[in-house]
Amino acid sequence: MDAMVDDRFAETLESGHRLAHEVLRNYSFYINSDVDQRVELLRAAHPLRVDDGHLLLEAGYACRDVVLVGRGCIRTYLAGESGREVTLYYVHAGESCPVNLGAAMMGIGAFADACASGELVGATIPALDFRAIGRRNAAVHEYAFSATMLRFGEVIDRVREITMRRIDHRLAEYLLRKFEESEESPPVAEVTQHNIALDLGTAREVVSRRLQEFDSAGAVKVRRGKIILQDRVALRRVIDPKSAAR
Amino acid sequence: MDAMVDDRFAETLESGHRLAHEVLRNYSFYINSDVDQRVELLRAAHPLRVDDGHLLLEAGYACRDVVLVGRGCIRTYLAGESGREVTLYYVHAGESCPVNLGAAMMGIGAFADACASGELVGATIPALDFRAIGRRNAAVHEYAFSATMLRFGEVIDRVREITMRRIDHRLAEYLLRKFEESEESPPVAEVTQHNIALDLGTAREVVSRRLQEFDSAGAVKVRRGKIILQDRVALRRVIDPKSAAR
DNA sequence: CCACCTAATGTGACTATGTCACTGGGTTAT
DNA sequence: ATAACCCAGTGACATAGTCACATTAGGTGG
Repeated sequence: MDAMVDDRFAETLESGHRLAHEVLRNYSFYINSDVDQRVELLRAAHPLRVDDGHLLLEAGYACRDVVLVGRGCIRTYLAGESGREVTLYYVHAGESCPVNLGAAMMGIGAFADACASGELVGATIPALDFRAIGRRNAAVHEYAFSATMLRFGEVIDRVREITMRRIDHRLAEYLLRKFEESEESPPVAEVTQHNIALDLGTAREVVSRRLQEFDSAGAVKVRRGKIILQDRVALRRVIDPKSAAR
Repeated sequence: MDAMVDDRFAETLESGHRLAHEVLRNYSFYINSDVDQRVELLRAAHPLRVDDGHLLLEAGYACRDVVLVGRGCIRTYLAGESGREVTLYYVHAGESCPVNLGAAMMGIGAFADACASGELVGATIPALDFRAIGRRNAAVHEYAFSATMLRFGEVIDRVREITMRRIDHRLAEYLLRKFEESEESPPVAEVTQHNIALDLGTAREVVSRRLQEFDSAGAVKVRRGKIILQDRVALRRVIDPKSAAR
């Protein structure tokens, strides 16, 4: 279904379904479905809008809906009783969270926690409906499988980082990625040290100390709630002392 | 297909296929397939027999076959350049390794390494054949999805252990599990400290020191290549100082 | 049976990371 | 303004991983 046909399709929808359409159009299985299958998905979907931090999954607890993301993102993480956390991955528009899929579709407890990271707009589809649809729609289970597999790879990469790499390397890489997303110049990463620690699975104090090193090396400036890039090459040098150029 | 019919089915097979049948009968998707689908699977299967330590998957490299386990097991792990390793999971008869499935079916590089742990007898099915079969056989892709999802949960549990739990707790738990498998009395875990370290993702020296603690606490006796259980309750107390009983 | 070899284990010193308790500066709500 | 919080910095300590060796238990060939 090409873009023009897609637009005409959208015009035929009543307002409730149009909202769901806006979310679902981010998903390949929806784009690759024919009109009947789309309508089936739209009918099953319920709008979702929650605030930052809203808990969507809790480790060990079942979950009756599949969540689809339209705007904002979901953070899936492990939480220890001490308050420490490790982020497993972020789920953006058009992506899905296998912990959610697994809990919903297999009726088992979630493997991890998940919450909205920022305001989240999306849709939910009751697990039973999603399963039923998936049985008839190859695009849906193809999607579920490959999405799960790709996240699997992401999580394994996370294990590799946690067990094999030094915290300063991981922090430098984390910052470089944040700076890429920044539109300012010099680039700014607007994130608290506490949140960095949660993402990396370390302690805030550790982040504080490593950042100070980076600061005194002239790589960044550390400010309240943000880090400002000063010298990208110096930061790269943390990760790889030799070929820091690019 | 019940057991008697199953036996009659096996008798109809030529010897090459009978070997594959012995392996495949461990798998639910095979058991749940009809005769035509079974024959299709058998025809695609090639016998596999490799020695302990044989490398089956290498991180980053593609892989053209799906491996099925009949006897022995596969260890999937991450390897660092320093020689340190972390075991992600073991794959036993009737199970499968999503890292293998993913690499084979999605044509991407493997996320991790995998090797035979002990002598391995099984079968391989070329990825292309497996995919083609899966498209027509619901039991196959159902299996691939749920197997992947369950391992996903296992790997996430591994992340939780690595990041949230003390090494002595993890070691005690590891030993208790090994002792469960032992048939001797007192139970004996026949494993080197080096291999324990690879499984837990720590250093051999750390294992050595923690074991000495357990030994002087009277929980176990440490011997060359094996650990002998002395006091199960004492070992449980390492994990949970209070309710060590059961 | 003994000499020798090797894998397995033990050890000390050191580095890296995580924990705990507390300080102090800034922000925000009342 | 002031209390209550959030954010960051700090020292002391605990835990875990690294490195370089020493020691020892078993196996093997003579």
